[in-house]
Amino acid sequence: MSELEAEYRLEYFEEEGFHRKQCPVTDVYFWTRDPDRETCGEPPADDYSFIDNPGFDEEYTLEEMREEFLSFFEEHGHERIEPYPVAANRWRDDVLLTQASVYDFQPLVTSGQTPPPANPLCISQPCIRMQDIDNVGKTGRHTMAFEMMAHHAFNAREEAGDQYAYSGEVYWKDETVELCDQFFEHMGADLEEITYIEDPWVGGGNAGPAFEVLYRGAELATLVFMSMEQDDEGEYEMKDGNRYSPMDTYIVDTGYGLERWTWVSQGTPTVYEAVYPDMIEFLKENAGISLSEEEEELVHRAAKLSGYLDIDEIDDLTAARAEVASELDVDSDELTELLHPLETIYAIADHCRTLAYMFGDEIVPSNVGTGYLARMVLRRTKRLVDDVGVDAPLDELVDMQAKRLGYENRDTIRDIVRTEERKYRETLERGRRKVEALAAEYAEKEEAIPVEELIELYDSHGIQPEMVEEIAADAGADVDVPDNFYSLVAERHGGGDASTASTAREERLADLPETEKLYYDDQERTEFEAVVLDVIEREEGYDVVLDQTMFYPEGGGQPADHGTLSTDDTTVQVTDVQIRDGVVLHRTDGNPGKGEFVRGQLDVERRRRLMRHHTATHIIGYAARQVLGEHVRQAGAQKGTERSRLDVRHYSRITREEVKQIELVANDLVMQNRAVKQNWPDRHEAEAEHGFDLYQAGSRRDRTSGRSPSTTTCRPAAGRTSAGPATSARSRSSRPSRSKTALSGSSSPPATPPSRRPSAPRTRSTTPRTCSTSRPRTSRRPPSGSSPSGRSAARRSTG
RNA sequence: GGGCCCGUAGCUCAGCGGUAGAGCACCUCCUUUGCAAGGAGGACGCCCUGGGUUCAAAUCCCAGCGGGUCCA
Repeated sequence: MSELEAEYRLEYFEEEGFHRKQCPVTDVYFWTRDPDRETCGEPPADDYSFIDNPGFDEEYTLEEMREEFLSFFEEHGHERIEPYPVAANRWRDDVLLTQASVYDFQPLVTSGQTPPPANPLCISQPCIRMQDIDNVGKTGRHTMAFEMMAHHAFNAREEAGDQYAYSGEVYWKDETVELCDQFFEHMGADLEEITYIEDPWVGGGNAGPAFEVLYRGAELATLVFMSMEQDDEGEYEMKDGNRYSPMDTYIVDTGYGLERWTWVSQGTPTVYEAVYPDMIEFLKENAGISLSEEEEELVHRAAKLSGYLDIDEIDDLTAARAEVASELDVDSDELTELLHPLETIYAIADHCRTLAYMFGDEIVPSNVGTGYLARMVLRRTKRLVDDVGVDAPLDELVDMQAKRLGYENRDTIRDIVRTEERKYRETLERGRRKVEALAAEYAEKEEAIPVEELIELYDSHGIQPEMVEEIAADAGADVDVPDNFYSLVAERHGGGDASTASTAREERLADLPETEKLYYDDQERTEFEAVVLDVIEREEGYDVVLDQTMFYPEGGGQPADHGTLSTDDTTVQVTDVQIRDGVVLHRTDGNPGKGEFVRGQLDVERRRRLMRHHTATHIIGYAARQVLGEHVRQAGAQKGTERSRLDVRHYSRITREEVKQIELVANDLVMQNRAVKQNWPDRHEAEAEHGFDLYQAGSRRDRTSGRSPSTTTCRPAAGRTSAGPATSARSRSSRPSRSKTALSGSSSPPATPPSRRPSAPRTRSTTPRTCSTSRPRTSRRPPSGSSPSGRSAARRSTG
């Protein structure tokens, strides 16, 4: 880490007369203007000194603080960017939720493959961090939902030329720290009190020097200078034990916690009171919590002390509570009794905001992915609400937050919450009946309910062992819950060890170059010529690898093309096509011969049918969105030549009437006979125009080319535009999603099968792409060509 | 994305190779002035769908659809 020391010696620090010191409490190195300062400013070295002593000139609400930050940076040369959804898995597949503003620009912008929407830019990005869920409400400062205000600058080294989507330096460390200082000054902070702690940052394969910016005991900003990538030969060893070397791109990644800044401006005992004053008030009243002046005072003092409980020592929370109690000279249990309802209320407010973000950004509760997380948060919230005796309906509470956050799909949000609440209630009832039956059975046998049953109840039916104990007690049955219950459950899941032993066939594939995919270039072509690079014998038939192919492999629920490969001597049937790491495998009934020159011929009729079904599924998806709401997304699809199926995510069962309505809208669209176009815009342009629906369909972009495996899209531009704002990124301003498409008076259109849709001329606005048969897999370079601005990054996932 | 559980009468569920059962609800009658009343009788099932195994499938196997749940 000390290797980075030079990285922190900024000219700006020099000019401003900063001193570098080491904290005697935490051992970290930090920079300060105050020559007499000894400690770094971070708890436990320093206390929260802003409580009852606000750190800025004025008090700010959440909304005011956000605006203050954004307009300040706008005035200092940054372009304001609309926030991205909290569901980060809508544009990247390595994470579920947005946890930082930089998530918006990973991995394509940070790697230089595609340009940022603006440079430099500022943003206030809603984020959700589930990892602190147990701390929420208790520590006075943890929230699950928060906004990360940030300014970012994307730089590329001059030597790198123009091989990245941006070039040159916008600004780097000195300017970043200066901007940070200026913003503090603008807010009326005392610059003497600010400390910049050296804290190298590592994450997601990247690293760089970073500062934590402390003011009055609160960490108010983190300034990260992302400039290195993991490299075993690298010259820097970072705290994760890996080695890193400098990258060609280097990025200013800052984070200013909106809630913390608001809190410090108000100096309230907890962050929640500063951020959700109205809701806290409402909840207190509703739950009938009213404190005497004396109690109020006590709570106030206790909150100040619990403000710096160590976040990492959750186990010690009760011990810490006891310590606080003794410091206040009150009974520990009494204090807990007093604080517990308040903590619950804080958590409810925070969780409701989390839910508002999730449902507002069109996450639909389910058993997978972000939907599962949303479900867990909702159930937890429901338990808290019942626990503390708030009798307002949950959908109303979530709506309070949704309203404040400015979402316009609030009716849908409420509908989702009510539906989920009902399902949860049903699950609990079902569980109760099941446990009662089981308890009666074992009570009769005079045996304890075995652990196996408990695991089954929890794993398959969601019934906590505590609940089993409770119900069983009433039925007179015994239960023994082992201490390691949850690890027993985990064990049950852990069984499958994926065989990592790569087969000889896979090794052979690894040596082959990626197949050039001609099907992206011209969908009308049905014949091509290629060289047989390898032929791998299978149990039945062969896998033929070519240098290039028109054969479209199975993927995204679409079956593979069929056809033939012919040499002068022989013709083999292609009956299946698969893709492995960019290598296309043609399953054939015969061996065309390695090194042979072959002509490929597609089964044209089959291809046409598949294309029509492909387009048709998009039409259905669009229609479903019109009828059911903007939150509707494709969950999966199975296309065929005779029939196709589209699965969509929705929060309740689709009724017969809704299906009918979807058919009407879809058929109407078909009858309009629109053109299907294909183009390859820059990523942010595509997002701006179409929103994050771009990435739905669950189809992964082709890993190596960065392009989508599909080539058509049936999002008729006019249809989208007329349907209101298209971008989900702006769903905060989108219309209520329940509206149905009004069909003009025409009597129900004839049920034209989508496959009869006349094949519209397909145009491409992109310039021809130069081909290279062996594009290096790890290259960050965009493919060379006349459109170097990251065309490859435009991931038009429509499969 | 993976694991597991479940689709049987209107509802809740049992049955788990040999022609479909219980409780509640429903209908009829009797009894009874009650808090989920008591008695007698009765009606109600493509046992989710499609394949397979079998002399025989609600039951076993495979696939699909639907619902639930846990985990990442």
